[in-house]
Amino acid sequence: MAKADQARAEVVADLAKILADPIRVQVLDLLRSADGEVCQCDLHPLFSVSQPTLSHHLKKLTDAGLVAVERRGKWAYYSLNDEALEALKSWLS
Amino acid sequence: MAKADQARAEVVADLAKILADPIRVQVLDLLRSADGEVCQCDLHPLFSVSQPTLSHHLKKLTDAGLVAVERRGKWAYYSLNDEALEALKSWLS
DNA sequence: CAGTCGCATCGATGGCTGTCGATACGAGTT
DNA sequence: AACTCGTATCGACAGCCATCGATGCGACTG
Repeated sequence: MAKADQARAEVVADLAKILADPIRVQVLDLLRSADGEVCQCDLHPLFSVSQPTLSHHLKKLTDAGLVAVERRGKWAYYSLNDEALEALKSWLS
Repeated sequence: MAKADQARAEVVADLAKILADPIRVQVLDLLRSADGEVCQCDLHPLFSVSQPTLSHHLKKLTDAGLVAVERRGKWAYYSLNDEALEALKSWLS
């Protein structure tokens, strides 16, 4: 097994780890259908978790580069970054 | 958010959970390139984990339906089941 | 039938992670 | 300046999970 394959497997596994929570998958779903920026305050009422928990998930998504965040005033607007999932997509093919 | 979307998100998350370990991803890689049955005894030397650990990962993969196992004599032969990843593939598109 | 080989299971353990309440922080508002 | 609002961070906790050595089990071998 080549080193490159191991490295690629780690990248795939790391991406999968981000998707390994239904809340994060649903957040991505919502951002995808919103097709633009969504405020965390709009996201929160859609889930039955506390605000810190949702914030925690959003941080994981942004740290992984799956979503981008822009803070304006008191609000934080999240948007999708499609490219970040390319490695997983190509591995699946 | 519709109930169906939540259910789909859970399915995607569960699949991602299986892929959230580099060893399991590499096993799938190997089975894919082998294009047929592979004995666990051939798999084991390729990884730097103990035999019980590899057995544990293979069980997870079979329980999730990603691979099939056929035991003949003392040996266990594993093969890929492509269809099992369809839900994840379609979600990514 | 005793021994060996491949694999599965068990019990234990350490680390990671999702969750929460409490709290801090920055930006508007009054 | 005091207050409110949206969000982030902290500390704690419980549950899950990857890992291991030891051991059990079934199938072949001598």
